[in-house]
Amino acid sequence: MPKSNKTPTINDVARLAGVSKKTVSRVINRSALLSEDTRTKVEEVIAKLGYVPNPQARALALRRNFLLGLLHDNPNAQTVLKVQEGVLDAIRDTEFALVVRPVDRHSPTLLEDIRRFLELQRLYGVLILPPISENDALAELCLEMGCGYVRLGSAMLDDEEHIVASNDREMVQEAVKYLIDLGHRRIALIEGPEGFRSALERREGFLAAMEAHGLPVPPEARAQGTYRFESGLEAASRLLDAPERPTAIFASNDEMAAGAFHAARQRDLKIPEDLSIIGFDDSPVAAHIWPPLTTVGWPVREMGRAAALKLIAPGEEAAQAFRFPARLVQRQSVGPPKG
Amino acid sequence: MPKSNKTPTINDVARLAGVSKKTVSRVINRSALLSEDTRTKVEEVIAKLGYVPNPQARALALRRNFLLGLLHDNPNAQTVLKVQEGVLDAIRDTEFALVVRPVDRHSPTLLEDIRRFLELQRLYGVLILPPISENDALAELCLEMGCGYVRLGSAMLDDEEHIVASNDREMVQEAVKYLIDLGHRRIALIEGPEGFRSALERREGFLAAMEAHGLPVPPEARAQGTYRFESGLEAASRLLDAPERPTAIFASNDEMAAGAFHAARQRDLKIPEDLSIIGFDDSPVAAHIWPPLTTVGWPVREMGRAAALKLIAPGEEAAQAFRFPARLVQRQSVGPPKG
DNA sequence: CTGAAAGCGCTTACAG
DNA sequence: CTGAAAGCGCTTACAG
Repeated sequence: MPKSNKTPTINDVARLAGVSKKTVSRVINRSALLSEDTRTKVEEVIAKLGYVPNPQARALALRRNFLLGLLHDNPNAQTVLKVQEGVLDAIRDTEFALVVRPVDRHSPTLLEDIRRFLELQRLYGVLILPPISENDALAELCLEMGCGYVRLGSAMLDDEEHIVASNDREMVQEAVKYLIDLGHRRIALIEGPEGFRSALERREGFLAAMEAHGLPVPPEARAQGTYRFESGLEAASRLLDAPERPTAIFASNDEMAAGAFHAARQRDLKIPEDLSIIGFDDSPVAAHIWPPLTTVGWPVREMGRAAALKLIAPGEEAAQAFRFPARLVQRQSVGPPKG
Repeated sequence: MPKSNKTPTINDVARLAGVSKKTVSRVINRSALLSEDTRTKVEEVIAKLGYVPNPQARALALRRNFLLGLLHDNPNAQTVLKVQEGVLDAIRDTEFALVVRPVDRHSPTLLEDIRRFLELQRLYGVLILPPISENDALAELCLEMGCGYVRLGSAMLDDEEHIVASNDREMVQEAVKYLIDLGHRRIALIEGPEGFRSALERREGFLAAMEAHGLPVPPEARAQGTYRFESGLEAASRLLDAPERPTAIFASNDEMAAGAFHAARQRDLKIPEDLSIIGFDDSPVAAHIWPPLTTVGWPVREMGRAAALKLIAPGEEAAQAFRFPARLVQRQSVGPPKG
């Protein structure tokens, strides 16, 4: 009998099953070289005892922890949290746990810090959120450290096994086409910050739609923001004070769209009568501002789940997915132009 | 010489310092029984080698991991993320890492799930966010499992070493007094959901302020919500359609306040001219709706940091703090009543 | 297909 | 104040 007051160990299982520890270890690790009989026998004992391998011991022996890491530079609280939920969906009822690691992408010691972190924690793998997912040096660091990684991004930044991507460019193109189909001609763009791949993808989607319909995009119809609310307010202010006021604005994220709402309000412009606005992200603020914002939503939670599966169960079918289409969420901030 | 291509272990340190492993272990663990000479000598070797104790090995030997857990039932994405940042502030440059564990407080297997989680991961300690921080059975489970815990809450739910609390009741009382001082008399309350301690605290603060000024709170001046946006919209709709319309509303959180904004808008009520609104949380939506919402903000990040310190460095001064005052953030959703 | 021995890198009584 | 031995619960070559 195993000592009854303690959680059972591999030794208890081995003794009761009449095999060696090594054999038990083989069934835990699903080794192929095992007779069906032995496997069944051991599995029965495992079930009877309620044995669960100790992750700390495995970590020490394997020099690898059963921890998934989430590396991010807080693009947006809702996004980070939804990814966390997705990862949890994937690791539920496994021995894996999720470790979070916010970082500062402007820190000069970013890579060193992460290297130390990976070295110390010996993570099984990491998920990297945008915008730091666009940092190729970081991906290489993971490779070098023998740490699995999957990047979340707005485009195919890496091989299929290392990326889970939305189709920002395509969706923005579609969203802008929707405005054009409603009759809008003077459509302005609030871009995201330089150096963000998502900002580039969304801008290119915007420009492609305009070009496809032969619509000009003069410099005064473009303004750059930082993805923050205030920058959206400023950018929209400039756009709306131009001599030829746009009848619609595409803002590269919801926060900036919310800022654009304020700019419109300050000028007594009614949304959508005087000005249509489309955002991107489908964050909670989109539904909570007035009028509710039409926006592009991407399946953040599903992407988090798929990314985690790529790391822990690369064989499974769900882990093969790498493309996750966004979709247009129609609410009430868009209408046909006046007149 | 230690093998130069590997990270140094305790053996390398012991050999170079000319002491036993045990002695090195003593300086790592800051044992008191050590001669100054020995300690200095060992510390020098540690510094020279850049030695860092392997957390996996320590975890196995100590039967305790160097992981802090964050248990939450997503009260609000921003809050969860700010707490995470606070915890990171506390564990930066330590061997600790942060593991997150979203749970479903309505799950019938909640406690069992958490028990298995604690058993498996052998966490050093957990931080528990509201509302599940109000679950006494959960706190007891932690105690029983030998897992440290600290609760975040809106009131003193536990001993000083196990709680980090804001002063919701007091602050709401102050916020309502502010409305009264401006001349409001008919002030309505949108309560949070039953069973939430924060909802109770905020309600009591509201009622105390009204009572202190001899103002009645008829049933039609109170409505209950769920802390979600939609419930705020519904609750405010009822309040605003009452025969004696209130001139001000205190909503027990910002999301419901945002819902109240929509209700006002639907009735062509101008904020703050026709209706003043105060929320609670100072979440991002507060600054992004129009007009910007006056609200009560609490120091979430600081509380997260303090809670983590209580777990990992209970001796330190910063770890002694347990009361964290909220404050009124004045923006533009409040004004004197008309006429 | 299975096992005995050694090892992962620490800490814990127990001596002295 | 310091050390030798055993142990935490697994896995890894190496045999057979």
